[in-house]
Amino acid sequence: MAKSTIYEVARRSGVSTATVSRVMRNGPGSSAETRKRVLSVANELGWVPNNSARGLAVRRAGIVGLLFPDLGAPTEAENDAPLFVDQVIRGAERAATLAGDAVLIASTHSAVGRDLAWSVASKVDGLVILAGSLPQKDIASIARSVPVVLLATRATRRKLDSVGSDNRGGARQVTAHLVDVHGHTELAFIGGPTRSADSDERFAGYRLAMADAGLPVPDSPDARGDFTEAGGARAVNELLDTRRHPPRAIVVGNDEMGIAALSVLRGRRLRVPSDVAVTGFDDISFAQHVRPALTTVRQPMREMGETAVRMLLDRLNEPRSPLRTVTLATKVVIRRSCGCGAGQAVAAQAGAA
Amino acid sequence: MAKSTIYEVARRSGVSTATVSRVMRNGPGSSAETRKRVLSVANELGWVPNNSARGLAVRRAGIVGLLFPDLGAPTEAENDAPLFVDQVIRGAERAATLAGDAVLIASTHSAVGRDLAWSVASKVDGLVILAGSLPQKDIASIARSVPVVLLATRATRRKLDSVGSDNRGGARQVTAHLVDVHGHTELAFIGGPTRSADSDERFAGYRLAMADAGLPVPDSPDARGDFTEAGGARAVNELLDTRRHPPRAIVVGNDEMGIAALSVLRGRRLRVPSDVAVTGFDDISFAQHVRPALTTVRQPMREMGETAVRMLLDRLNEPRSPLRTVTLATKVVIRRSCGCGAGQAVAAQAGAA
DNA sequence: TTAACTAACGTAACCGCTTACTCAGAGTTG
DNA sequence: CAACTCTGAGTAAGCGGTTACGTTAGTTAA
Repeated sequence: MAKSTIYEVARRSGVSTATVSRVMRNGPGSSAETRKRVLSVANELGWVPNNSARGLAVRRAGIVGLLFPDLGAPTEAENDAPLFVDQVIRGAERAATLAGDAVLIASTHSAVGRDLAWSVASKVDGLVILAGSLPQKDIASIARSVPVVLLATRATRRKLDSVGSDNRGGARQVTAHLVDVHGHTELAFIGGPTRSADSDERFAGYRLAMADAGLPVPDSPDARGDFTEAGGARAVNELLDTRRHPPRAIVVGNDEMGIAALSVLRGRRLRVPSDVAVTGFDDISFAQHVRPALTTVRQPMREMGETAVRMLLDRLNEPRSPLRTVTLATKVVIRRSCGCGAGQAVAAQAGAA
Repeated sequence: MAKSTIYEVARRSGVSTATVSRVMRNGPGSSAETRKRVLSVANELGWVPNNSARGLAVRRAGIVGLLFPDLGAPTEAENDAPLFVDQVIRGAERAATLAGDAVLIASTHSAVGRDLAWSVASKVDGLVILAGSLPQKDIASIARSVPVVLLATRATRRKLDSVGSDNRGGARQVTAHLVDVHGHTELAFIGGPTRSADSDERFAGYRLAMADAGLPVPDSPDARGDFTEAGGARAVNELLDTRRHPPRAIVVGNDEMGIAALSVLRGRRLRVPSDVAVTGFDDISFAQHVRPALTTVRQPMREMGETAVRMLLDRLNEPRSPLRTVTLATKVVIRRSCGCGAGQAVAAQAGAA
């Protein structure tokens, strides 16, 4: 475990460090024989070139960072965290690995935010920042010292690259489905946190659909949760408690909360979908396993992560190319919770790049 | 975005680079006034010390790596990935961040394995390796050049630190529950991949419980899946197809497959738990939302991740301290799929450190 | 008053790689 | 055979921090 250096490898294989470096980088300018010798010495020594030294020399760490928000403290139900983030992480990891880079992740729990962000910024070549990780001004300040791409966040006056999905179109479509094919007129919308761009856009889609149908257009969500199951349950209860009659359909801001809604409704002896229809958003894998299976809007979470790091990598290679904002398509996936039967499954596409 | 260096900061604030360094590290030996001046210049310039340079100087990157397996290709149901890994990642991230380090993640998809591992090894101070990420010999060779702690893997002849959970005890307890309180005598076990240590241990626990009860002890699992929902569904179907009568209880190797079992059984018009009881393992968050709610064994996934990086950090600070193997306790959580009613919830503890 | 400290810096030698330049010798060419 | 062109290497100057040591001015003790 006594780390050896390139000097030792060079010495032992009777060449210069330059040659060792060339061999390791698979560069040209070394004979097959030399190459083999160096490789065998390196292997024998268990030598791995030091990335800090390399990074210093080439001015590139080969690491991209992913900043995501950590909602709440670790509770008893500590695995009650949004799967959305996990999928994004997976996608980011894949894209980075494919490009020969690595991804470093960091969640901005509580107050550590700012310092954490700087600590991460110093270790990476670029940063993708998920919605809700950092206040706008901190993002702006970080972006001054390292390339940033925003994920699921409204870009601040288009000063940064960003990727998102067609939240609005998706929400508009499920809502339209509820009123058009199931004839609902008494709907409710449960949103996410106040500062969530995703939530805002989905609500906007909901409003569009309501307007399209000539139904009353609300100014704000009927209740809000924090995108977790626990928060969703609270929101649904609140919604139900403050109304004389429950709505006939609830458009919920994401799947975790939608699934929580299913439980709450069952607890209140309300049948889904006959008494109340429910839809979610995201299409996490368990949406299809709850009963009734959850009708929802699929957003390509993993692909969003992939796209974000690809954009970041592009920007690293091409610092002054024009800013980009890509919006990935969403797709409503019909299951049972909206009232559809087994036979009448329908799928529609929304949005584009 | 034109990166500034410590030299520029030093020049602009009229001090030496040593002083700037001291200020940034919060070290002693600089007056409050100097400190303030340097800080303001740094801030104004948006300067972040380059971690590669720092890492080279202090011989420590401040980054730990986490290697995990990526099961299969991204399919249509691409979010069908084990949540276990996601929770471990979260835990690792938390522990690292708390210690001022960052965590770099990499999945060993397909053949890239070896190279990827080396590329990662060069970027981190140490590595946490999840079960199934790498063949034993590669682990051994990586471990020659960077500290490694194994997660959910049988340590190779105790040459490495490792952390796991009490799989055996947990499996033994759920199984015992099935036979003792529900009186089942015709059970079946669905395992994970052949090379999975977790699966082996859980099966061992199952066998112990069978032996305890004087029931026939099988030599191998009745079927195997790959820990995903799709794989679980296949395994359950296989199990059911090759038998005259379905077993009265199925002990499934993890929750994803257990949840799949629920779906498959429903599809075959078999009632859970009355016709067939089912139990899972892990206690992922959706286990409580499926119907019937899944009786399972909780293992502290997040804590496992945390513990692993803490052990790694400890080893980095204390390279020659004795090897450690910690086993975290598991806990059976009784819900409905085993046959228990609402009232008779019971919980038991298994294992210890 | 002066020797002994101490606080607050500055100097400059690394840390382990990469790479622009050089260079020697073998091959080509006219 | 002189003039060139390649090839396969070696030299050494960075890359941007850290830190052991040295220096200076101000304190404290005797």
